[in-house]
Amino acid sequence: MIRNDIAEVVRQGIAAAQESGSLPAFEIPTVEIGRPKDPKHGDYAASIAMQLAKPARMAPLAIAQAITAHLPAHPALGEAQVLPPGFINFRLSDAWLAGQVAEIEASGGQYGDIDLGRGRTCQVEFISANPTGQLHMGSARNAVLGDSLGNLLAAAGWQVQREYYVNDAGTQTRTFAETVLLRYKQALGLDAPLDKQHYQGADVIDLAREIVAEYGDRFLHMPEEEAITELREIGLAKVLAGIRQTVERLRIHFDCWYSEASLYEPGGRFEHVLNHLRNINMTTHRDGAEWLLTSEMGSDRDEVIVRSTGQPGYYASDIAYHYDKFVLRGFDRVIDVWAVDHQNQARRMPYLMKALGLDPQRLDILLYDIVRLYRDGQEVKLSKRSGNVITIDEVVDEVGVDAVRFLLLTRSNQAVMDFDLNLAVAQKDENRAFYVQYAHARMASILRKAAERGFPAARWAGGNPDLLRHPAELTLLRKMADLSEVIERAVLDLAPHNLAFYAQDLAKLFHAFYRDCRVLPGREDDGAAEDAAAPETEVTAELSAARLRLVAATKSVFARVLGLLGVNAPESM
RNA sequence: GCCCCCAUAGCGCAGCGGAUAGCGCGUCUGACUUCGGAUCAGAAGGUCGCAGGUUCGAAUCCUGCUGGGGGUACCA
Repeated sequence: MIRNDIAEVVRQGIAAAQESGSLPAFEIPTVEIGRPKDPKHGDYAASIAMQLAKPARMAPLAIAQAITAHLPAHPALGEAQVLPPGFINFRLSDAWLAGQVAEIEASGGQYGDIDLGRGRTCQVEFISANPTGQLHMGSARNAVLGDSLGNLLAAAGWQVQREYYVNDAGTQTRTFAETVLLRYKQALGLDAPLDKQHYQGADVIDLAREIVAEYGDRFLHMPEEEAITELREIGLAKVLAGIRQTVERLRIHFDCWYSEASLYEPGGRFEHVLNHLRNINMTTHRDGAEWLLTSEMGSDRDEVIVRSTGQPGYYASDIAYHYDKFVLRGFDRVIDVWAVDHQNQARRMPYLMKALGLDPQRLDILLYDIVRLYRDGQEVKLSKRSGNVITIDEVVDEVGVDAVRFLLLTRSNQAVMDFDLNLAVAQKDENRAFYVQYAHARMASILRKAAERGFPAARWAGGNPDLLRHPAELTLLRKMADLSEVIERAVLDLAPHNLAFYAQDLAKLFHAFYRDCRVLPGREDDGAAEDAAAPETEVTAELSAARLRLVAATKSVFARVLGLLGVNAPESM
């Protein structure tokens, strides 16, 4: 990453200045390189001179000048500029920027990739919604965040595994199974009213009808408990199949669907972990329950691991599941994607990790805020149990996968997201995804047109990128050179939205290039105005070839960025 | 009560302790005989919730306050 190069150049400059006596001796702090907002200030800036004023006991401006006089040369950089109150500004050289065209071509579609992960494994666990109903819009944000984060981690050198944790244990599935049985009876014409706690949604009615069609009335002729047990399996499997379809529609692929219930099988992971914790004296008995001694790990309280009823406590699954992830499966790192209503649970996870003898740093929780749905200005409250649900499928039917994915990535994780289901409003926002895709389609169109006019890739592939010196060309190249920094930011902050905003910026710069720089030779030049500020109307064959290479390179960067977002990069629209 | 998050242009939102705080929508004015007008250019629009503090420098960090959202069980 060029920014790291610059930091090193500055560090060497300081050291050299110290050696020559221009700067006094002091320990050189980490050199931070920033990005000036004003292009007049160059591409990168070091503010180190201001920070050194105190240790060096010199005026910042004098320090900056001393450093600058001793900077080693770097092929990507022009001459550094010192500006008050003490900034050292760097500008990327035009030649280096033009050289990025070849870099992009040579990257094999991986331009911007970095190596933070260094091949280590990282599991991203996301969605993990209860399999007691279709995926609704509340899970959509989770789905898109987790998947895009997975893409970004892979681009950052991590070996990524995507996992869906199927919550098929506990009271929710029991309630669900009871609901299935009641609806099943109703489907067979019996009077079987639902209680308040049961799932009121119509999807269970359909489910029950399916079961009647497949299995007939056999569940009426067995003890109720037995029927519930069987219907639980059948119902969960059917719901899960539907969830898998929705997930596929969102273009998400899970490497593993992990069953919570499997933790509790006899001799399973839960027993294993519980025994382990007992052996290391991390549990104690109190008030008839068995507690995990997280207070000894710095928590303000212990957590129940086995309730006085003998049932596993709330955190039992988390304990066994994360033990499985880190110890048994050996992931170097795990990221759980959770909605903000799990914040308390998230805060307790580090203590669970410590109790398990694991480094809490290996676990990150990506907490994101809720999606609030509106229709005609009124908030629509979602609740699976009340049956008031807006499914992902419904919304995808209306606005499409690309718009849904893109839109959900245009907010920072902590921001509450208002999603208006009114089609007119949705289309306005949907436009943001189209805007970026349009840029890609336009590039594809230019390349097609070039071939149609007898200028196929074979004829421009040898074009000379050094001819790219127009400000619009260089600005576009500058932005593309930023990609690795954007990926780094997104990965370090677990914040994929950075990439969505980057995509829009890049699209804007491409459109500006398109406006200012003619790529293909005009059909004919009938002597248009020679206003220097006006867009070019004529272009030489050599320049055209260079620009076609730039367009093709830009197109591949767009495809990369859209791919990381999980959005299609269309050849035409 | 205690804890977490949020507050930036009319609306929706970006903004990594740096230089003149940005983007989209909306509003107003412009741009198609030539590569896709689903586009582009320009204009108007701001006490960055309030008050202190730290710093050479604060929308950004700290404290307090106001307003909004969420969390605080042997439940999931």
